[in-house]
This record gives sequence, C-alpha cells and structure tokens, in this order.
Amino acid sequence: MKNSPVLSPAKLREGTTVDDMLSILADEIISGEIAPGTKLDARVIAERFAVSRTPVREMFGHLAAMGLVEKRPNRGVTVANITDELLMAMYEAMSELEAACARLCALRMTLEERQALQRLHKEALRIVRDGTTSDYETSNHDFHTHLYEGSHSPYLRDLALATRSRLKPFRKAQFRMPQRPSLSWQEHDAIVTAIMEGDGEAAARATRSHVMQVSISTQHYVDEHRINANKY
Amino acid sequence: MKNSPVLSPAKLREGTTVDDMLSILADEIISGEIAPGTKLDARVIAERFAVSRTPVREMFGHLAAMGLVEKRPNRGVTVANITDELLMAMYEAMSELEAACARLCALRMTLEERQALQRLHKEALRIVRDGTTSDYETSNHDFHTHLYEGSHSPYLRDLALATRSRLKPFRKAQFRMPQRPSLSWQEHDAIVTAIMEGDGEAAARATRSHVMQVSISTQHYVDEHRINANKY
DNA sequence: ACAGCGCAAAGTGTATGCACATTGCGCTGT
DNA sequence: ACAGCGCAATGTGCATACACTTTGCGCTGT
Repeated sequence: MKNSPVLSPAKLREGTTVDDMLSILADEIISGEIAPGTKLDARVIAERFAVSRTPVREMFGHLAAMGLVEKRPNRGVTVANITDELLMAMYEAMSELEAACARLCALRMTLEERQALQRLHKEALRIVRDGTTSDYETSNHDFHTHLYEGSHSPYLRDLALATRSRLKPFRKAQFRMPQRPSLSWQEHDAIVTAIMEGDGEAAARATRSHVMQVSISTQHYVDEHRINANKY
Repeated sequence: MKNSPVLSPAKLREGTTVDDMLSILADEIISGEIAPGTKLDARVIAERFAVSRTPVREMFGHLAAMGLVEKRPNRGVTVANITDELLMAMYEAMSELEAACARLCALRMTLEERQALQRLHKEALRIVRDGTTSDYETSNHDFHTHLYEGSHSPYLRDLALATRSRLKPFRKAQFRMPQRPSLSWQEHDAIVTAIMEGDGEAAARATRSHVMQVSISTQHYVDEHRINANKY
C-alpha cells in the first residue's frame, strides 16, 4: 500500500507509530498472550498494524533492548522467556536501587524535599482511608519517584526509572489484596521516618524490605494468572 | 547504488555491517573526535560507510540506547554532552551498584566463590609487586566481575556490567598514578575481609568508597586531557 | 524599516523492491 | 529403501523512492 494521504487522512504523523506498536506488543508478550519462544514474523506484524516492515524492524530493536525478545542474525526474533526467577531478580535489583536512593535521600534531601515527601505521605494516609485503590497507586508512584529524585543522583534515578518501567506490566495488581495499601503505607512510614532522622542505613533497610514485599504480592498475582497465559 | 553482486563481491553478508559502524561511531563520540552537540546527518554517515540510510538509522537506535546520542522526532540525532557532572553521577551509581553486589556477596557467596575471590586477591598482591600496570588492570577487572557474579542476582549483575561498559572509555588511565595499584589492593583487601566475615554492611561501605576513589582518579585524568578534546 | 506570513530547501520517517541466508522437502544415486 | 545432495520456498537485511515535517530566508504589508 502506498503512502496515500487519502487512505490515512486523520492519523498522519501522529508521531507515535512505533511507540504504539511497541507498547501493545510489549504488553502482549508480558501478559503471555504471545507465548515465549514464539517466532515473530515481521511481515505478519506489519500487516496487523497496517504499516510496512521498516518501522516493525525498528520496534524489534526496542523490544530486544527491553529484553523481551531475542534477535539472531538472519534468524528473526523470538519471544524471550521471562521466568519467575528473572522476575524475582529484577525485583531484587529494584529493591537495591531504591534502597540506594533512600540512603542518599536521608543524607542529601533539601528541607523543601523533606517537607514535600512528608506532605505526600500524609496525603497518602487520607487516600488509604477514603480513596480508591487506583488513587493509592498514583500516590504510591509519586512517593517512589520522590525517592529517586531526592537521591540527587541522576544516573541512579534513571536506572531506577528504567527498571520500574520494565517491571510496570507485572505490577498491575500489586494492590489487589485489600489490606495491601494500608500495609504499604506503614512501610512507607518507616522509610519517611528514617529519612527525616537522616539515618541512611535504616532508610535503605526499610526500602529494601518494602520493595521485596511488593515483589511477593506481585508473585502471587503472576502465579494465579499463569493458567490463563496458556490459552493461546 | 543497487545491491549489485559485482560491485560488492567480497564483503557480502559479513554479518556485522551495523555492529562495525556502531563500534566505530561510539569510539569517535567517546574519544571526543565528534564534539558533543554535533548533529549527525544520516545521509553523510551512510555515504561514509557506503551503505544506505536504513542500517544507519538502526545504528542510531543503538547509540541512543547507549546514551551517546539524543534522538528527537523529526529533528535527527545529536551527540550527547557527557558533562563532568553526569560522569560523576555515573560513577556514583556504579559505586551503589557494586556496593549492593558486595553486600549480597557477603550474605550469599558459596564457599567455592569465597575461596576463588581470595585466590584472585592473593594473586593480585603478587601482580602489584611484580607485574605491569596492564596486568593489574586485568586482575582488577576480574575481581569486580567476581563481585557481580557473587551477588547471585542476575539483573543486578547485568546493570553493573552495562554501567561499567558505559564507563569503560573513561577508565583508561585510572592506574596512571604509580601508587594507585597498591592503594587499590588495600581497598580490595577491606572488601574481601568484610565479605569473608559475612558483614554485608561493611562490605557495602568498603566497596562504595573504593569505587569513588576510582572515580576521583579518573576525574583527574579527564581534567588533564580535556584540552586535547577540543582539537577537532 | 520591521514584523509576520509563506514558500522552498533540507532532512526525517515509512513503503516497497531486490539480493542473499536459511530451511525443509523431493529427487537421485547407491 | 535410505542417505545425501540440491533446489525451491520462506523470510531477513539493505537500497531506494517518496511523503511529510521542519527550518531558514525572502517577500509583502503596514
């Protein structure tokens, strides 16, 4: 199909052709809709999204960089097998990254940043009582982002953001358990207290164990849904 | 130019078209031959390597993933400016990653791994006395690799390896100072002792300060050589 | 004379075609 | 009949063409 302006009048240069495919494919791989080991045919994907093989190939590069697929020369790409072990390893690395951030937060946060963190944390308590789970997810997201920023270590922050983004698809249901927001808030409280007291080691310990708690919640979710992953 | 078999008889499918360009361009950016902020014209690069823009674009994606260039939609790619601040931030992140590895080493290393680490460390002492600087560099490299592996945390190890590889070009002269290998060995000694005693926190502290020492040595090197970076 | 619009030149992003690598199946020879 | 070679079918990787976006410069209007 030619690049006809008539056939694609509205969506021209929406600027996200590749990104759209990327997030959709990434979700499908992670959710298990596309089974590990499956060979991805560039032509089929191209037809499905009504684009040519060129942007598909570019997207394959991104998927490979994210570790979701494996590329071999002249052999195409195959869906990587994200095992439970690797998932746990990613959470463990996440907990170490966040612990490092928290430790630096305790040492380096400015007065304004400490006050902002406390405000956020108090507001979260209100949300635990009155708000929805989705509200708490947003608040939780902000809380952790503040830890990354408060470390005043841009590269460490980027590593944390990148790893969180890779884990994002697996975190969907971390607050499914009704008591989880409340427990999460208590764990945050220990982190905030340690940071306020300037106790870096305590902040690191509290953050490590908090993130590993999240990991455990997520693991339960993955276990329960693995059955569904084989229906394709 | 067509894909004529006559015009390119020997180099057909050598299998590394993109990788070759990638490593060459990466070196040129890192060494400063291509100044930060320079806009990379896909067409010019394509002509230089006698290929089309398609593989060049793919390479741009890799360079962007490595953080060496910045891609903006419809604006092309520009060479990223690796400032001293960012370099320090990368070393700081490196020190946190290695500290996390060392802490886990203290808790998790098997007997075999502990013995291997000690052997390596003893051998390094001999090299400090009798060997060349280059020998010590190799030995040092192995020592740190053992720390990554000993963490038994594959993703954390990968983050450490990736960050080390990004820092590699800047580490060239970390052992220029004649007393540096000896000091480095003493710092390693503190790390090994802490790991052997199973004291995770002490191992983390010792490793953090060791890597930051390396950072300082490197910084001196960068300062002294910045003059030469502007000759292009 | 200066501000603002508009056009043209330059350059990015995608489509499509072609050359080569890989793989599986049939055909031939023993 | 079975082993091994070879060819054809499938699919990757690069080249080239074209559509669209950006940007700089000149021209017009006030």
